[in-house]
Amino acid sequence: MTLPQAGSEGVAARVPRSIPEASVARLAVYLRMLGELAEQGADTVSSEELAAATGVNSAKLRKDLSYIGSYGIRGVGYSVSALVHQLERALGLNHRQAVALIGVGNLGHALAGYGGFGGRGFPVTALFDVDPDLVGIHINGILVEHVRAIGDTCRERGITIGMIATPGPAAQGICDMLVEAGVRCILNFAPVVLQVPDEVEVRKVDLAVELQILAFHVARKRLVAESPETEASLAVPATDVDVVPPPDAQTNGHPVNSTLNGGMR
Amino acid sequence: MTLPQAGSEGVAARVPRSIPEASVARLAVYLRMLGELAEQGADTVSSEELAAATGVNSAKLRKDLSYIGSYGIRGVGYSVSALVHQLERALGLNHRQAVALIGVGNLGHALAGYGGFGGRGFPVTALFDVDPDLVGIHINGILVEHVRAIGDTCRERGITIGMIATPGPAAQGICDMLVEAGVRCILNFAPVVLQVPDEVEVRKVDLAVELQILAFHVARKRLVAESPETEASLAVPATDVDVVPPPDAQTNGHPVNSTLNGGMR
DNA sequence: AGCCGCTTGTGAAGGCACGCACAAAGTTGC
DNA sequence: GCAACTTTGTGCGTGCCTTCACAAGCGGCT
Ligand SMILES: NC(=O)c1ccc[n+]([C@@H]2O[C@H](COP(=O)([O-])OP(=O)(O)OC[C@H]3O[C@@H](n4cnc5c(N)ncnc54)[C@H](O)[C@@H]3O)[C@@H](O)[C@H]2O)c1
Ligand SMILES: NC(=O)c1ccc[n+]([C@@H]2O[C@H](COP(=O)([O-])OP(=O)(O)OC[C@H]3O[C@@H](n4cnc5c(N)ncnc54)[C@H](O)[C@@H]3O)[C@@H](O)[C@H]2O)c1
Repeated sequence: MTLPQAGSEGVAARVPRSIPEASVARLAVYLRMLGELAEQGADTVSSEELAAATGVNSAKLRKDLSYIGSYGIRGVGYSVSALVHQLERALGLNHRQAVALIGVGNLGHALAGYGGFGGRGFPVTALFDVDPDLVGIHINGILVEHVRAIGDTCRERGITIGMIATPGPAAQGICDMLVEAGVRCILNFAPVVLQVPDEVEVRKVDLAVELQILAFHVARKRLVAESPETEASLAVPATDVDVVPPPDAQTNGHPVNSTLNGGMR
Repeated sequence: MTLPQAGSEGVAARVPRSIPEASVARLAVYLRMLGELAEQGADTVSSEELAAATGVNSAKLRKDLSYIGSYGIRGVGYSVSALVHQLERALGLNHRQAVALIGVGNLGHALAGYGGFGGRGFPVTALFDVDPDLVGIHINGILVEHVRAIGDTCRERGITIGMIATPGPAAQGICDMLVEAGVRCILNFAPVVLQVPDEVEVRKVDLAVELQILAFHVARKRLVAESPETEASLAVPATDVDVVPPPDAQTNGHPVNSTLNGGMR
């Protein structure tokens, strides 16, 4: 719509065009499913089939795919192998992305030992920690180095992605070192909000937040289940400015134990 | 404005009113930050401060908070303790949510041993696996049971959330068992799309997808860096309706080797 | 007591994303 | 070679989310 921005033939035919972030995430899912289908010997898939397998609307899937070009065959579907190839190109998987992992504790060990990354084009090629017991050991054949080596090692090995699995308080410092070393993409597992320059992309994996979103749904389901009729009153806009009447909560001091888990860490 | 559309609008006094999902996720982040602020002895915060600390727009933050009620004081800000209390109420954290974890492998071990969940109101109270070497051991004081006990144990302990950390192929089966046992919220770490009834909420943590999104940005940055100006032309709606002219793509058969890493795991 | 400055809460507007529905384009069968 | 069928690619309406901008409300200062 807004910007068709004709595919400039001059520059390579790649034309990444701006793909909506939401679509990028789904494209990655399609790609994985296509890999499985290829293993099962599938030659072609229709948008309907692929959509069902990945749990999305088929129109949305087609629109997603349309962002990377027109590689389907009307009346038939998509060639699995061709689509895999195009998706890899569009997602930037034709260049290997070397990954560094900082913080080799409980979570870091699991991540370092996980074969699913390297197998998909994201080899973990550098490990860092500060614990003297960890520095020097090998995990999955990779040496754990001291964090002070981050700058040199990342530059040497052309690290493009950093994964931070240190305790929260250490994360910002590590982040700064990575940025300093030229790393422009960071995946953060620590429960803190990282401050970075504009050109650096940060994604956060926050499991506690995931659980809280689920908990919210549990609570909602419970309320809906308890109160028989929850509709109708919706249409009453005016009358009530009645704010929440919870008698207890008065502006500040609240009665019950303030720290249900208030000062958790 | 058009039609109310039976949106499940809350009513009860507690007024959970339907909070946008995106806001729920941020509310959880605000809550954590507020916990830290409380530790540091902060009494009140302004939306501007909290927004800066959590990396969001302050107007968005205020709107998010407005979904749970009006607990701010104009000219001053928000009482930290009161806001914490209200957020916990709104997010359903006044009820403890017992969590079950299925699959105690590399990742599962890290999750089971993580104190950050229990400390936030999500105690992991049940562990399951099929590996005979694991069934029977204790992790963090929790017994690992065989998956065949999922139904009984979940019902007994009032499990409301299930976390799946098994290999992909086993995930759907485990999911079915959880649903059967009455679990209505699932956090899935396996790289598969789970099929569940409508009333069950599934969230997926997919690290490979996270990396691919980052890789996409790496690729985009690279292209932008290489070609002098790829933006700007944005404002050229010019040749509107012209269909996509990607010259190369010939409708079907594509030349190159289809399987760059097509059949990866 | 009254004014002033600060901060909240929200109306309104813009943008993005979703999903329907359909024309275009290709295949298969006769 | 033509008709019927299948499936893609996308224009378009709808609703959600974000962001701006400002009136209203509150505390502090004089
Ligand atoms: N374990 C989980 O399941 C889990 C779940 C969600 C979030 N997290 C988060 O992931 C992070 C890591 O969790 P964990 O359970 O592995 O913790 P952990 O304590 O087991 O591991 C942390 C590791 O980081 C290292 N470290 C500490 N300071 C460092 C520094 N300045 N530079 C480099 N390394 C440093 C430590 O030596 C240790 O090896 C934490 O922020 C945690 O909140 C973990
Ligand atoms: N380790 C990581 O860092 C990581 C990262 C991203 C995704 N994942 C995904 O998380 C899942 C677990 O990864 P992992 O590295 O812990 O694997 P793992 O092989 O170390 O652990 C899997 C565990 O599940 C158990 N299991 C197997 N089948 C089971 C069944 N039917 N019921 C119950 N338990 C069963 C196994 O006994 C094992 O203990 C995988 O789906 C993996 O793709 C892991």
